[in-house]
Amino acid sequence: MKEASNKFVVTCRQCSLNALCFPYSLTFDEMDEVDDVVKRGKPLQRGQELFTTGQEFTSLYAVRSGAIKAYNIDENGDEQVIGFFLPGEILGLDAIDTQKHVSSAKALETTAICEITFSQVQELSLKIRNLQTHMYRILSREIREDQELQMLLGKKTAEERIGSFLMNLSLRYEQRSLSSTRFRLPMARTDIGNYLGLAVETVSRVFTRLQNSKVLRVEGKEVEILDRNYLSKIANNDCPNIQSASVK
Amino acid sequence: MKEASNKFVVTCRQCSLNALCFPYSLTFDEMDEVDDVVKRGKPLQRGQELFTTGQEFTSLYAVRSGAIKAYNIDENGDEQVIGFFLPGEILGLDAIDTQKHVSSAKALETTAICEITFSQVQELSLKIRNLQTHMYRILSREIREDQELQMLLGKKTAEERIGSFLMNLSLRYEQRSLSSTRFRLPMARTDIGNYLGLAVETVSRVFTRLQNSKVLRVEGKEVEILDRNYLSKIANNDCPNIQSASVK
DNA sequence: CGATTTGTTGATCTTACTCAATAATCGTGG
DNA sequence: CCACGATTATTGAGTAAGATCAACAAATCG
Repeated sequence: MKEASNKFVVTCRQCSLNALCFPYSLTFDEMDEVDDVVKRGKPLQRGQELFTTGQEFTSLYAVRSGAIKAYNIDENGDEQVIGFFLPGEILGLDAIDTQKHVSSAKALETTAICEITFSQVQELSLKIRNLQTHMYRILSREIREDQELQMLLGKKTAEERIGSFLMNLSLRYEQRSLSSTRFRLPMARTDIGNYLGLAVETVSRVFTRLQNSKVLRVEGKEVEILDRNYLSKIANNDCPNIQSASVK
Repeated sequence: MKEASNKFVVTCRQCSLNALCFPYSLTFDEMDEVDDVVKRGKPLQRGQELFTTGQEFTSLYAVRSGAIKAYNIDENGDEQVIGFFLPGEILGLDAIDTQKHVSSAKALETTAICEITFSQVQELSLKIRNLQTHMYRILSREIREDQELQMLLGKKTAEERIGSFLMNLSLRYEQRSLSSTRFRLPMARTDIGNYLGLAVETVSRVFTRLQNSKVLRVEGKEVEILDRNYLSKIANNDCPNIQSASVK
């Protein structure tokens, strides 16, 4: 059985390595225990929903490939983008408390997902001390990152917001060993604006401006960062320590 | 010994009841176990710091009485208010991941605090299943609330922000069985503005406007909500479920 | 390949910011 | 207890940054 599901275990270890276990250390045996309860679902197609607001919460999800947008619909019917999830990142943490999802999640492109039921996380994290520590850290990290976004939304100009957003993406890709200077934005301009509290038109204009001043090269959704220094300069204000957790 | 520290245990049970244990259920024995490791520190004077950015993280803190402001100083030396903590609320959750405080916390008035070292939380929550569940929920709840603030900062007008802020305070006081319509703002107008991404002057003007339209009665830091309906109407957009976790 | 969605650019308008002056409140020490 | 200076809050006038409206261009999709 172990043999038969080998490929599954290996790929999902990769997933938990990135999402559930990275950057903290579990033993291989512990990792196996986690991997055994991680399910790999069928990929989501672009536009397909992973869960919606109000739906019962049962599981946490880790993005394996692709990208997810988390959002809410307010009573005017307007969408409010809450965040984007890239490979290695975990969704659903905001629903643990209420046991109902308080946001919806939709694939921005074809996306592969790992699922782990939260009750299994609870069971395992009582047995595996490192996993409990790890979960606390993951949750804490999410809080810290949300607070950084709050600071951004509270204070910054349009250019600073876009700069921070791009630097943030750049760092996240870098962490996953992808290019930090050339990547594809998985989300629409509308989503970026919505997320950053800006009108679409403003997003467009700032992109154009940054392109003219040779900070970026933008071609549709493809972005190349030419002057990372400048971007980092307008982005900072926040992130006393972007480099996140030191291990242990 | 148990007798001698009785008063301590009782008052701190009250604290954990509100903060660490509310609204989920621990048995009385479990509560005793938690209470035994909760320390009640000396009260902070107005302006005194509980911890500062960069400082080593060891403990979570629960506000017993008074109010705490969490903030950051950016490299321009500007302050960025991240949040306010009222009686029964917990600070320090954002530092679990990095093991260093990523924000500073300062008393807005004379404030009594409970402290519990995080390593003790970790130990206890391996033994007490309900405490682990409770910690996950507290962390999750913080994430949800931060996301609600993000939505507020991303979209709303000055009036909507102030309205949401006041409704939020009102609900938090209500939860602690205090008046939801008449309370004292523990923070300065500057702090409110800073927190909501508004200039002080704008805060002042909105207060005046809301007072003129008979929605509020404002007298310095004392606020009375006259038209809670209107406030709730301009505040909503957010909070699919303000009433938080259902028990169990 | 045409239709629909998504992105860009321009012109105008609005909201909230900035600067400045005044008023009220707070805290301290005489 | 009151007077003083210092901080904090309010109000007004002018300005700027970004929103809105509108037209057009480009990309995506069946």
